[in-house]
Amino acid sequence: MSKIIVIGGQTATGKSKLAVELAKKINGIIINGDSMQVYKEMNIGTAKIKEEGKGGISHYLFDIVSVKDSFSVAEYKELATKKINEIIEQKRVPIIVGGTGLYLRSVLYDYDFNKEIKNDSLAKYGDKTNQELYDLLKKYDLDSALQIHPNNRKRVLRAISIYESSGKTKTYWLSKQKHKLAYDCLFIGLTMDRKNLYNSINKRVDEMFLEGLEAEVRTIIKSASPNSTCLQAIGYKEFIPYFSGLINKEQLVELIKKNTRRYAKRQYTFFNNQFKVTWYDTNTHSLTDIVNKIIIDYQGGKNDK
RNA sequence: GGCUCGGUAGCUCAGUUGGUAGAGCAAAGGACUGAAAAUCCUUGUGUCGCCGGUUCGAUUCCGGCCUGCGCCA
Repeated sequence: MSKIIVIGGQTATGKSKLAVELAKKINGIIINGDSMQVYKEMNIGTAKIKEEGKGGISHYLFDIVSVKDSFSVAEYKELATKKINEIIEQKRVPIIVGGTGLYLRSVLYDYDFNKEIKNDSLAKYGDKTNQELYDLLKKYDLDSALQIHPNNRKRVLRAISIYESSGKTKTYWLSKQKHKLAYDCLFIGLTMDRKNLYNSINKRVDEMFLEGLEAEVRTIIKSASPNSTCLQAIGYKEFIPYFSGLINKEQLVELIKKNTRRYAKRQYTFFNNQFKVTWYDTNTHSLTDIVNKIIIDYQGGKNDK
């Protein structure tokens, strides 16, 4: 089995840069693993790597859709899987880098985004309470219901719609999967201690404003369709109350920083508990140091979970 | 200097007719299979400003002190 490298972890810790340095050393090719960097119009707010930062390394699955389009894990998994297999065929090393845990998991495991399953019968339940929906799900698929909290309306609705569109339960579809890694993966997680991480986040948000975040967001809000997933991105959605005068500039900046900090926390939880990660603190280790350590691991044993 | 109202969790404040306290926000931890930068769950011990007094017992009542806002000089 060919080995692929996954670089995940917290935002603002230097994932993109590490990926480039590593790729240079091991003939790697980079694949995006971030749910927002797929949008070509979103650059500053997603901290997307700039052309001059790429160091001649190929970067795939960045800028592949417009803010006018809808996009989700299902499309991502299909594209990423294809790309990984191509790269492996070329005898090169795929390096997936990004902070979206679900996207990474969906490609690395045999998640099944079956065409039979649709997600578009949800509108009819708009006026139901959470409890009513939950009771309905209990009738359809008790096992799933027991694993979803009644207040988690989004997940309850999805499980309902799986059953209603395919005639089979979510539990059934999950039972068809192997729940094993599809590739031999080396998981790298980047982090920093809380204090430094928060400093890094705050600094980066300030820089985004200096680079012209506000203008970028204005353009995107104009062209994005109202239900586009891109409008839930941190650093973008917070502008909506700002543009309508509900909060001032200072509050806007603080809100973005706060949401980013919380996001970084969730990222740590996800990576640490869903993957067998080797963590590196990018505040106490130099980039070359980390690259060298990864190469030793890469050439050494396997890293399955 | 005088008067008034305050000083309780990191912040804003409730509250205890005397039996050592609780909300919101912040924060921390967790879940995660077609919105995932999304969505959801869990977690509240703090010299109740300081020193005395009354009391079996004071954060609560009384006195003094410190301190903040406001008003008056």
